[in-house]
Amino acid sequence: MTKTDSKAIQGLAAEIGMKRPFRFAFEEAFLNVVRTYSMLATRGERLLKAHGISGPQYNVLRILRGHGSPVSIYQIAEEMLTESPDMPRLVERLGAAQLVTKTRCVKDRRVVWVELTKSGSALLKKLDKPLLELHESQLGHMSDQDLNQLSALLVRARHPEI
Amino acid sequence: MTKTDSKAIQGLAAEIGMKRPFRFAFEEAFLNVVRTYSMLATRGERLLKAHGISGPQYNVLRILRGHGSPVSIYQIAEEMLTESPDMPRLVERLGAAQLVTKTRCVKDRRVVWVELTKSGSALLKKLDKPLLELHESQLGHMSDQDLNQLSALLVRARHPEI
DNA sequence: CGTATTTATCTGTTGCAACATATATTTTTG
DNA sequence: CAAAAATATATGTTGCAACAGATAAATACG
Repeated sequence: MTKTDSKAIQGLAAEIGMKRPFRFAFEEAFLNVVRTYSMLATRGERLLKAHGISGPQYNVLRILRGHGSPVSIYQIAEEMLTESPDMPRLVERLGAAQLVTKTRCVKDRRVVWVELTKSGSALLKKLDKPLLELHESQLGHMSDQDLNQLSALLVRARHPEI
Repeated sequence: MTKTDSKAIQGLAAEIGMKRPFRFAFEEAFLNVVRTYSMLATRGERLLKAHGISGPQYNVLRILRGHGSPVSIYQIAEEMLTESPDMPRLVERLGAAQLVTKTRCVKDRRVVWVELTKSGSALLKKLDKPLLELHESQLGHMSDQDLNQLSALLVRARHPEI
């Protein structure tokens, strides 16, 4: 048989040079998540790096801003978008860059309170617009209905119980 | 105002402790992609690491198996699911682990042909079932229809022109 | 009230990732 | 055919990520 497969190779399979379609829908969905993440995140990481911070570091700063008050290292680790087993050192580096301060809690001396500095807030503020514009340039071609549906499907993908 | 916001905090916003809903659907979709990627990929990476390889290294081995014949380092980099600017060293490490061989092309001496060894093929074969089972355990609770719709939306997210 | 357990953070080590830059070979161009 | 451009890979350096294990403080338990 020299004829090509009757089922056309398209979507992800075509992008990464696959020779045959996927056997299982969950395989294809998994790889689509990975590839989409990679394509969307790469440009954001570069934007952040141009301002001297990494993606996880930006995530920490966002968490601190969201709370508006000191947050423990442990709590920060809980709220991270991507889990990061090295939070003490991550916070340490943000401290060295003068973006956060660390204060040992007096009531429970195991705990360290982390707080944004003025320059940390200023950096976040400076990044807000370019990041929002980047995301819009990457996903703004889709309708809100499609985006909401995508979000809903991803939430369900993460939660087998729902 | 001490009353809580009328719009309930749910989905991703609740997972990462956000205090208010997202303003833009594309922001929420972006963060959902990141978080879903993180949750799905972490366990796969651990499974691979237990067998001595990283995610990108596994990706290279898969590409080589897909072709069934030698592939240049450049071509491998092209087909990677997540881009990786350090392909020569990545392949070098796979060579050190006896999973691939490198051969300098005689017709074009810039090119290096990379090929799976027997032990590379054997490792892939050993990983097939556990990885498929892992993916099924992570996404098997969704119907094929939902998974296909998720894939379709992710493909469109990556391709503004479509 | 002392011991065990849990909680929260810290430290040591290893290896990979990312970026820039360099080298070698082939192709293009005038 | 020589010089310039493009292509394919290699290397130097820096810093972060991941895992294991250690430490210190608070809580639970008999």
